[in-house]
Amino acid sequence: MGKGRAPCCDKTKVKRGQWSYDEDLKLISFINKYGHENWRSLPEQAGLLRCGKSCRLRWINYLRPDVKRGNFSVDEEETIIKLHQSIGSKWSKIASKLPGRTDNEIKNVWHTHLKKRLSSHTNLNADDEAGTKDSLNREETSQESSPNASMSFGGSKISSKEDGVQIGQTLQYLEGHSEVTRTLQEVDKPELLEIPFGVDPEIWSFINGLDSFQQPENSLAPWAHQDSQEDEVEKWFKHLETELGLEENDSQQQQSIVMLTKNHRHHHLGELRALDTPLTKP
DNA sequence: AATACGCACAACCGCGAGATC
DNA sequence: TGATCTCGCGGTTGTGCGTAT
Repeated sequence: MGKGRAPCCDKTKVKRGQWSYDEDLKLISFINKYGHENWRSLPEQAGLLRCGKSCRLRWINYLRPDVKRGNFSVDEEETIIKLHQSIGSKWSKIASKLPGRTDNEIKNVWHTHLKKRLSSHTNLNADDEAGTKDSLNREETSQESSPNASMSFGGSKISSKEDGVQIGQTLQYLEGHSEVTRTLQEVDKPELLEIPFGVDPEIWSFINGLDSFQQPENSLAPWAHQDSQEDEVEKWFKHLETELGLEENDSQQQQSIVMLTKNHRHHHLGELRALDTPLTKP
């Protein structure tokens, strides 16, 4: 390569740091519509002031629909330890053995938990039990304390009541963002070639699988009391479409919203909690 | 109540490899 | 064939939050 590395982007012209709600929405909407054939050009096409690498990382580590969030199970931790012993810090290889987990996430877990545990095993000659207990304790605690524990698009674990509540809360959050419609329109660029991007059926199985979608008595979303849970979800979408001006039946945009809804639970929980204005019934 | 500290995790950075021109 | 581009990887940093003092 010889002449030195050209910077991947002009760092004075790109935004850095935490991703905003609006940026996530743009990225998800764009990728849903057009895919991600070229990360370098994607930010410009999607109207994002971000480096392509940053977009890629955000998508892979956080926004991708099949990314599994929440604490690692004991099995997963054991797998990481074993694989690390055999192949070393090949995080992407290890990640490939753990569906839904990203290399970045595994790397973080390794550095924050597993490495310490292993070194304490070595130094203190601790038995296996300690580590197992540690994992179990963390799992137990996480189920109580972590708001997004056990959350997964990948098709399995969906947390219970709180998800339903949070969907309501997230809707409030969305309602507070009038630019949502504009954002969706911005990424709907007719000049771009449409790339087929199938709707992941698991998204809809997730929606249909919201078997604990219940509102508490003092719910922030009183309109959500319905005869059946499916109806609740259906009406939630209808309401969302109405609020966002998406009257037409655009399943891809629905998918984007669902993805964003879930993904932003964690990061914008603080904002969601801050919202205490009751919804108006549609 | 205020401050310091440690932890967890998202995001950034630089590099290597493969693809393309 | 070599220069350039793009992607993906692994290491590191920055920041927010919870806990201890």
